[in-house]
Amino acid sequence: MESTIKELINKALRECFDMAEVAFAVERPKELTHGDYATNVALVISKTLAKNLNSGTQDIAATLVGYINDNKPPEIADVSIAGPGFINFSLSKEFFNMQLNMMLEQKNTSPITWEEKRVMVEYTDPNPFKPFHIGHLMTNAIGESIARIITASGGEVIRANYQGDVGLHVAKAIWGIQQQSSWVTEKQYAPKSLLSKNNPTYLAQYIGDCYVFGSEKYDSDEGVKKEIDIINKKIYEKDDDDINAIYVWGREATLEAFETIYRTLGTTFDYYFFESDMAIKGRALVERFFEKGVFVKSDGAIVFKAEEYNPKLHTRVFITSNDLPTYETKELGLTETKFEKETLDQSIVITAVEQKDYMAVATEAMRQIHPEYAEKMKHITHGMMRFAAGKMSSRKGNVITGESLLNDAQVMALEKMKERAMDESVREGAASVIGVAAIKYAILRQALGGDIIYDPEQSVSFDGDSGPYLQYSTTRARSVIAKATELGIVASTKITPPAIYEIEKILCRFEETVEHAAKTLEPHHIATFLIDLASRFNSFYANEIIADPDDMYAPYKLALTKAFAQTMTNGLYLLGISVPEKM
RNA sequence: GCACCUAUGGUGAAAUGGAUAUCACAACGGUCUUCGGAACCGUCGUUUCAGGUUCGAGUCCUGAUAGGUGCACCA
Repeated sequence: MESTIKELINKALRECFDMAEVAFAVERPKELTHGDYATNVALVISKTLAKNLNSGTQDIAATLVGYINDNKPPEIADVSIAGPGFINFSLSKEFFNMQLNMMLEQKNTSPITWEEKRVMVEYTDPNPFKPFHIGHLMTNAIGESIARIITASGGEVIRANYQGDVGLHVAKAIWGIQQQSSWVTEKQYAPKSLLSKNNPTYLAQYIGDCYVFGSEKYDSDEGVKKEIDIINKKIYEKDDDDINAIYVWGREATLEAFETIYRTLGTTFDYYFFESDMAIKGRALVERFFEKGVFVKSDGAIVFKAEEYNPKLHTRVFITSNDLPTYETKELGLTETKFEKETLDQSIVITAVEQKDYMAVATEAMRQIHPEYAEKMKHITHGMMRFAAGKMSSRKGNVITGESLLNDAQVMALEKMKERAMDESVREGAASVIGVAAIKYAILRQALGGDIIYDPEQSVSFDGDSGPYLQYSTTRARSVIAKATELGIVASTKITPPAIYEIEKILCRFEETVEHAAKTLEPHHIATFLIDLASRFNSFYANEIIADPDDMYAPYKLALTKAFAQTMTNGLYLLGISVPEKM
């Protein structure tokens, strides 16, 4: 439709003013009262035309509107001038009727942004031996949504998860386990509620606490620091049986706990990459390109001087003076692995913003090694989840684990549903899905980049701008559909009410909202759209009786309700949120 | 110190350079309790400061102020 209008305006410009090749915009006005499309053509050309024609913006707009009115296609019902000279287009009832029919038949306009593109999306990236904290929850929610949006826009997505199974943090955890320290073993790991009764995260929590203990001692005790550094070296060398045994046991236990969380969150991965493998590959790359002069020795370490290629970057260590590969080196190995395993048009990595500079340096190093890969690397960063006081960190004690956050939200949902008559298993299933929605929506409703202030009160509150509000609106719509069907009403667009409802105008914008989100890789556009859509439906619902067999417009209203429920379900899916049958 | 990011009602957020800056929470007042009230309607109140570009700036540029992140052997 947008291109139709553009063509029409271009024709008008040629006919009325003998102009061609003018850059102007045809956009969706924010206010529905400003029509379905609007253009700033008159404002854009008035400066050059006004002198010659001795007329103002309003006159120019009037001339164009006159021409358009005489030549407009049937989809356009009305054209008018508004404000400082905008031309607003209102589409006809027939147009919306047709759109509604297409939605009911599930015919989507073809997505284009990622068509025929193969994209790997790496996200979540928790580390074995460390707690799965709410930062991982955040990365996961964003990554899953971006993956789904790219798929909806025609792309083929390969999901990857990169987990740090070697490194200093592992040494700290193993040292902590070796101590069997009383403060760790005496801690209670009893499940907090029924929801976590069969949750196998018990061991992971124990190991996480051992890690925190080891980490604190590492910073405060020189002797312990030395012991842990030795363990770190031994992990890479794999020649100490005791350490190997703890390592294998701890790695499996934490990975299994992560799988439990992934199931709750609705994520599956095609590839699991591990730092232990990437370290070997990365080291080989660094050594090869050390000989070519890309990497140099400095203070006993092997470094990459990124500032020589880009003044905004800085030097980073790739192989330590202890001869251990750093995260940077592993990143090189990881990137090469990704491109060797899959033919990719784009490789996207999602992490917290703290990794930004580090990733820029790693990418610059990659540009010297495989420039064709570096071209396709894209790093998307997000802000951090914060407490009211201070930053989330699993290195310190003040960590909120992903499990506990999910658990709190689910308990809250259960509490809200206790009045509803339904089976216990159904209730618990719904509570789980609602809790996930509360957290995911809190993360995805705002633009990436900014921090999210984690407020337990607000995050589990289900009022207004929240995931559960969206789910509730959808289940309520489904419930009316069931009621109407029971009454023998069949959805149809044959008999149309005299006015066009706002809800149908908004529904038509779903596809373009998805494309916008796909282009910018910003899920929050969809979240914003869904809130607007849901609140308009709730208005519609409050003002109109849908399931009324005596109402000649009931089939039309039912059709709208069906389209709404379908669109909400699709939109929520793109946010990684599913809708419970009942709630 | 250098680099990057951020600054929008009391609070949390939205807004491809467009029109009267949108939404939620909170507060206050109502609907109604008849298709599921986790609802609906109304009132209140906002672009950090100083310049600049533009027909038009929350958005772009310059400077200031405030906050955040990163800056070599952690990941």
